[in-house]
Amino acid sequence: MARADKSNWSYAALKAATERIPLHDFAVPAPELARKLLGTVLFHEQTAGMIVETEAYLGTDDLAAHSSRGITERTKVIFGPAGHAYIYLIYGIYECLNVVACDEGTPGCVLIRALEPLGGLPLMAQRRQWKGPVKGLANGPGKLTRALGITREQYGLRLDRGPLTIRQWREKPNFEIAVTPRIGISQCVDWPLRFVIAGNASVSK
DNA sequence: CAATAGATCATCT
DNA sequence: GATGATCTATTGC
Repeated sequence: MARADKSNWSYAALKAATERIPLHDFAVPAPELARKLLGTVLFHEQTAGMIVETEAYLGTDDLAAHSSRGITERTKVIFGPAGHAYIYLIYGIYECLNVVACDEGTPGCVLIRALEPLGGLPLMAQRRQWKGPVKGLANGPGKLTRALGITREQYGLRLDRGPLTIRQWREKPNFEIAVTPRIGISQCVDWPLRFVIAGNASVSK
């Protein structure tokens, strides 16, 4: 992971070292997409970070998933085409970013839980009012959205291109994936649907 | 260190 | 009217 170890890239160099992910590649079951998104890079507003922690949320059987209650004004995007952004407000304070999985009509999404900051670190720190170590800049779902300036204004945006995008390295990094139960839920607590890059310092606590 | 309380509001019952 | 896919500050050992 020599490439990913280099932090504070210029935004342009990071764009050049990565390539677009076809929208079609997102249309897989949520657990599979959760694995695929590890090691990819999320870009927004002159800041970027590598995804190091994800959680899969399934369809109707997964009572921890917002989509298990059916289509509502908030959850409708989860039932739409894959590769789009599901963003919601949690605890009245923080925004959480999800990537829609599965084919259109089938619910499923992946919560982005942590990033390793790569580009635009000063701006990320400023948005977060953060003076601690870089690894604490975006090591949580509410922290990463704030660090990258992501809000519900980006709800429903496609992520293969445009202002909020996820790209993959042209040279794929090599890493081990660890699987654990999901965090912060009260239903389906034991399901092994949380995926992390083993040993990465920016994984949440 | 670990445990706990508080912030704060859109969504759903 | 209750709750929540969180985070920070504070208290107490």
